[in-house]
Amino acid sequence: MEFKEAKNKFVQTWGALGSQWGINKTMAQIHALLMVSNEAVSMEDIMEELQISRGNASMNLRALMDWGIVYKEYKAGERREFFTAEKDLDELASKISRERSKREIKPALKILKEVSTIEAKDSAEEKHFVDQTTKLYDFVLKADNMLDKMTEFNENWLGKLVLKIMK
Amino acid sequence: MEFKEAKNKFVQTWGALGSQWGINKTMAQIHALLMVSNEAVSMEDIMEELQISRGNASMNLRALMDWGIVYKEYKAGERREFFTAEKDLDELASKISRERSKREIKPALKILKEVSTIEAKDSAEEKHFVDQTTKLYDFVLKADNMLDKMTEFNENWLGKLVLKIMK
DNA sequence: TTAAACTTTCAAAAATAAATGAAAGTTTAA
DNA sequence: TTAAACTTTCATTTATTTTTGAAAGTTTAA
Repeated sequence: MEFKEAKNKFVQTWGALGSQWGINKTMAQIHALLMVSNEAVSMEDIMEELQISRGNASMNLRALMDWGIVYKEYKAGERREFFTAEKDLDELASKISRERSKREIKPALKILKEVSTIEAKDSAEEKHFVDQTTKLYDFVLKADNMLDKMTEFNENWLGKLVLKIMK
Repeated sequence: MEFKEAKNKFVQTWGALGSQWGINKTMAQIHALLMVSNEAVSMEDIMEELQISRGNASMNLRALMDWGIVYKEYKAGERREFFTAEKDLDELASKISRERSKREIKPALKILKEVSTIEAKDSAEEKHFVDQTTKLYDFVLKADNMLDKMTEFNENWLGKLVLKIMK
């Protein structure tokens, strides 16, 4: 396999993976492209390489910057803007999980809290509902915390220990 | 908030959360409904409660069973089939992560392996590509293993210890 | 200033994903 | 058997999401 083919395959795969996880395909593809580029890329080049429109490129770059995983870069003497991706994978994972937590998990937890604290009269049905949603609240909270803290441990002794034992 | 309202809110929220994570809304809603039901539910009742068609109910129940998180149940003297959800949350998480790993992560890893092992000539560009995709491969592999092993630790001493320290 | 070079916005179009429902298939009781 | 009771399938329709592209907006060099 030659370089160009490999690069394309990577971008396509990353895009497909993204859309299976609720991230739009183009956004994931742009991110993939920037990840494997050794230097900042202009919007024009992104459009060209992914065969997408200006508007699409612009909106998804904006979204990636909102997620904090793509940065604008200015080159001396250049009018255009260039873009780079966060390339440190621990940092990337940390930012993604922080954003998803903020945007999706936290609001869901709020609702779970609400519905799990209704007054559960006496029917078995209602009791089960309260019981199950309470468990779910605790579980999601725990999972969210773990994800949140996970990256802090990535390169340190405890993380390594845990990984070792987990093997 | 009264029971019915709370139940509905829960089902809607779970559905929305699902679709943000690449699981179709109805599938997530059916799962939510079964999760908080203290007894097995017939297809008829699911259709009624979620206001969906027979075909939709059938296909999504099938998908949920393929994921191994919903079971068919037969009641003595009843012709119809009834459905229940996996209610043990650790088990649920374990099954979901196993399935996603099998369906999405593993194939992606295969591609990552492929593209990261091209011969990297001498250009900085190609070297960077190989370097970055190799790192990504290692990272995804590690993350996949962690998820895989995580649930094994959920209720045991080490898991608790790690969680405690993580706080 | 101003006009060229560039980016963003957003209504409309296109693409994709999900849902419907009727026909086909299956199971079971009689 | 067979017919009633139920489930599954899948071509078509509907809904949702994404993309386009032209107009509006912004920035900067002269």
